[in-house]
Amino acid sequence: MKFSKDGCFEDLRRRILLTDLVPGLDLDEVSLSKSYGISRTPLREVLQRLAGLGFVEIQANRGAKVASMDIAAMRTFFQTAPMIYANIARLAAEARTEAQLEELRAVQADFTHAVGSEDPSTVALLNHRFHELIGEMAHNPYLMTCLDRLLIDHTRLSQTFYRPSAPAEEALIRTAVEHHDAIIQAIDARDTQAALDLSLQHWDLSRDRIDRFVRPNPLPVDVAEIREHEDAV
Amino acid sequence: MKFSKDGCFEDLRRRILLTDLVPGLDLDEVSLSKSYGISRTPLREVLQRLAGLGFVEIQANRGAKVASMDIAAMRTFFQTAPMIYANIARLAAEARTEAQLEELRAVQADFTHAVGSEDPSTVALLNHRFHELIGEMAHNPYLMTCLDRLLIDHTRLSQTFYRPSAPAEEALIRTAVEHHDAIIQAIDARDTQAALDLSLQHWDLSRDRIDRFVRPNPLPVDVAEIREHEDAV
DNA sequence: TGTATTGATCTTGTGTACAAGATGTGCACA
DNA sequence: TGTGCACATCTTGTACACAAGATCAATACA
Repeated sequence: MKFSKDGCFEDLRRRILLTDLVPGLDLDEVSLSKSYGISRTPLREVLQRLAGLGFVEIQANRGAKVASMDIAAMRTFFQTAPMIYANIARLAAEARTEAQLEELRAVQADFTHAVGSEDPSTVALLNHRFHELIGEMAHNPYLMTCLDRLLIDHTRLSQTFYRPSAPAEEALIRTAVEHHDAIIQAIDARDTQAALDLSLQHWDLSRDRIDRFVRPNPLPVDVAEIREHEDAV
Repeated sequence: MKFSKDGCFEDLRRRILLTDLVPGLDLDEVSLSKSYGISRTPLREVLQRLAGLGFVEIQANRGAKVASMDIAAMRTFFQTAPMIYANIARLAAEARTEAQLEELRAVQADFTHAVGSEDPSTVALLNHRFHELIGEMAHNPYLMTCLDRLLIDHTRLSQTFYRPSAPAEEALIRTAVEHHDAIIQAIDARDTQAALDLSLQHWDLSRDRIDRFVRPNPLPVDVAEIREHEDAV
């Protein structure tokens, strides 16, 4: 397959976010450069860039691997995300431009549509883009680097714990769509407090979704109880 | 001069932090690779790594330049730093290991010594290392990327506004040494609240130092007043 | 005099060959 | 059978040559 350097970058980024390339996976320079139709030199630059953004980790003389995600990292993630998300939302409401708002609305329209068509990959990537855009609005390069890394793991975690079959899942994602709309409104109105509160609410939703998967409701003790639990998990 | 790749990385990092390479400066690959005695390929990798950490910015087809620092960036810096520093300090007090504490004490010893010997570059780099170590203690990779970038600009700003001649300056830096000692104690005692408070106090000191330089006391209106103002700035 | 275009020159980007380091396997020897 | 060493092989790192893009100057033309 013939790719440009940027195309290769985008594709690797995408595959890492969608956990098509799973955390910890070793990346072989030769096979990657062959499959993308570019030579090793530019491929290595792509890997360096991805490393700089936290998508991959480079170990001297041992090549690159997809950024790992262990229990400790997850803990830190849950500890840090709300603070950063909330502050980003607040700053975004202050500093956003009209052009950025337009772009955010466009992404949200695509997102809403994708939720309907049930293409989980597209949903995940557009959700990612939505939150990344809010980060850009905040106009704070320091927090942005932090947000970028949080979003990488957030999107990967969501992928890991996504089961399109569950009806509860669908309800949650529809709530997420509503949250996004409300956040757009708050940012549009430059309502910093609302933006902050809504982002925390949105975070809780996301956290609960993952939490419920990690700690599912216990199986019913009694067979007779099963019918009452069929929507749970 | 013959350098290893890592040596080149360290030297460029150092020169950027000390504003020997000023913000915005264009970096020429050929002359750099010659002066470090490595070829362009590894030099480019060094520049990519530096770009990933925020030391330089890479523009497609136009090479790398030292990360710029304009008024907008400074505003964002002052807005963001206290929040991150305070949270890092709190987490460091929670998560630090004995080995890290030992290293921090060692750096503080060197720092104290350097302050006495009045070598501004060494002082700046050891101060940088001190705060970086506290970041490592916090054990939070998300906040760490943010801290790293804040520290880059912090060290560069301090360099810009450093005048070893001013007696007021000396007093401030001696206070900074005391702050560091107190912070070490708080982290040692796992006293999260104290660590947080002290780091904010330390931040105020640093902010005032820069602030006083940016907005110096106005010159005396009357010649007769000059004697009273000679220590001011 | 001002502006656009062409070409010379300089800088960055890519491909490839080779060097150096890491890994794995088979054999010798206890 | 187990351990260690040497060699083969595979992967990553470096150098260099060439390609492609950017910059700048000189010239032609309005």
